[in-house]
Amino acid sequence: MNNGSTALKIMEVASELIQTHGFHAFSYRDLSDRVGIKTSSIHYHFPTKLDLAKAVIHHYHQAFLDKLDEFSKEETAKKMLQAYTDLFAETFRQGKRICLCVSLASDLNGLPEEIRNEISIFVDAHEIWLASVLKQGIDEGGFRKLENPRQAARNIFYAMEGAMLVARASSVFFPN
Amino acid sequence: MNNGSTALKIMEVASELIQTHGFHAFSYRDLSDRVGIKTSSIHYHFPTKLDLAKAVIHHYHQAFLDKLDEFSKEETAKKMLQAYTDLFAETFRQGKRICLCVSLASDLNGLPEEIRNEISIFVDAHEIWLASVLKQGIDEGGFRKLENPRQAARNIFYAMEGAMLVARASSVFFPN
DNA sequence: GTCTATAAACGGATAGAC
DNA sequence: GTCTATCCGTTTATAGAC
Repeated sequence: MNNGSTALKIMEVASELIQTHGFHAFSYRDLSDRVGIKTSSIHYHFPTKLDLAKAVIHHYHQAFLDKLDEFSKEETAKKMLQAYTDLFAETFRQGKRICLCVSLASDLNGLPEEIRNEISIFVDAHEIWLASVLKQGIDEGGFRKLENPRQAARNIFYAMEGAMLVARASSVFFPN
Repeated sequence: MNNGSTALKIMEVASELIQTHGFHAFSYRDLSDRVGIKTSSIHYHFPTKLDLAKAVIHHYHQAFLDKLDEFSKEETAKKMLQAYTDLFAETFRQGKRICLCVSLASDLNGLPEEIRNEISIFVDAHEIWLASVLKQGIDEGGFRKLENPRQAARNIFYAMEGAMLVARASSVFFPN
């Protein structure tokens, strides 16, 4: 396992496949086809599928934190929230990709504790950031006062994640 | 494929496994272990895994509609909504089971069109029922007037589905 | 680092006896 | 309706040449 460009490409493709099909629904062969190297070469970079999963979670968790830092540079909490929701919308537009952590959450019961903990931290990071943005917005006066900003943050997060899954399935949004 | 009690037991176990682990994460062998008959006997009832999936969706879609009818007998819209959300909470308490249709929605891209349509109808049924309850609640005066009850119904549904997935992953709800 | 070749286990599925 | 036995493609993973 290393951080060279081949390893990076494998992680990118793996993330896409997890987000569109789920962890249990893609194989090293699928990766091989898309990355353009043999499955054995992928094993060189990521000995087991769980090693790959760990690397993907870690990499995209970091990238996500960087994005949140970027969003935090917006002038108002309202714009920060808009940037956050835009990210979800943009991601979903790419072949109905859902949030990596939620895709993994749906497969959580079949994953080892080690991975579960990483996903848990990833999920919590969303809520913590959202709660801080809500608090800032209330202070700024852009948002109305909330009894429980932390719970409101959770509700926004639930709705974002649920919306993507439902949008994928509902004929209302994607009629044939 | 028939509707005898063995077929029913297989469907129950299959539904549980789909809800807890996902469609791609369980095998006929898993069913065999839990139901107590050989995999070949399961194939007698459901020739292919997709036949099984179709039967499970159909069965639980019907059972769900029956539940909604039951909920609709409550005196007020508020109580109907409470009964609905209680059902989700109760389901989740059973080994972190999530809604069948959302579990399948997360695996949707790897399923054939035939199944996707069934899931889509299942998902839409939630929203339609919720919207009608909201409208009734507004008429009764129990709910405050909403600009767009249909959209509000969707938002409730998104939050319910998202909450279960997030709850499964978040350390806030299930600390180790 | 990537390849060929291959092992070993697992997956869905079928044939045929009882 | 259930069983044993088996087929065959796929999957994860390894050994060893280049």
